[in-house]
Amino acid sequence: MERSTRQREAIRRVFDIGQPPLTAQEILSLARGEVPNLGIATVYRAIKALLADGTLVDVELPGEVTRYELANKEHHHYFRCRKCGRVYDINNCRVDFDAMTPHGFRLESHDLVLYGRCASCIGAGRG
Amino acid sequence: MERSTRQREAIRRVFDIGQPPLTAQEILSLARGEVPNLGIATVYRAIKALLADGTLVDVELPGEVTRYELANKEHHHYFRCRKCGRVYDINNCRVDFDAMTPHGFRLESHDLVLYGRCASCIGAGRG
DNA sequence: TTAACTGCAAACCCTTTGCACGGTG
DNA sequence: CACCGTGCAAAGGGTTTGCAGTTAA
Repeated sequence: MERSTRQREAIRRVFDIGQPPLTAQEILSLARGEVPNLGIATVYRAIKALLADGTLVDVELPGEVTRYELANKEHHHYFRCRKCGRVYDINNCRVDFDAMTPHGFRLESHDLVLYGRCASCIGAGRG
Repeated sequence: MERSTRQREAIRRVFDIGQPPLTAQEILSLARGEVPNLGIATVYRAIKALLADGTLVDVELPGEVTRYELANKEHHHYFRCRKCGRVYDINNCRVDFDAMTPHGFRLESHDLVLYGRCASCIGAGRG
């Protein structure tokens, strides 16, 4: 991120309003509010730069396209609603994953995704 | 899987020798031992059929292409070695994920991947 | 001014699909 | 001998890259 451009600032600002993890397409749609003819290639290039400088981290949910979120969050996991597809952050990770690690293996990190129905989809009625 | 063909049998047999989760390309390479000019499309079609009839399940590790393994295993998770890239099954899942689920949400399932170094990569020396 | 940035379009990788030929039951 | 299954190649979806025009510094 050397130069400051309208495009990059718009993309960066997308994350300033407490967004859940976003796909490149979602970032594009949101940033087009400020820069209407923004191109997807520019989004990907900006994402790459923001990943490299540590501003963003990628969120890879099994079987889905990569999402991105601000890196300055606590260690956390995700809950994906099977109905609406939204992804929520789960902040309490109080699990002893070391107990699951085979003897002789060294555990360094873990990824966890919970699946089910979110409160709004349950509240909205059957489904 | 209606008809039994050389291709389908070769693909099915790939999994009979205790394979770790395999990518479509790996399945192709292995099955070509029996059917040299096997096409990748046939592999994908066979995988789809084997997923549909419950023989295989897909294994989606964050940021990687889909892998496939036999479905007749217990509920389990994966340990991916950051050095050699191999994926191991983790069979003891005794975690109370419900405790991590937000109020009002309904937990249906979960995916867990542990990352680190496997025993052979630790034993092999520095790294 | 001028080198980095942008948007478009083409290229890529993985997966799926259309089609005519081949093989199973 | 009907069809399903196969291989090839083209099409799709997401991401990356080449290029000429644009713009920040």
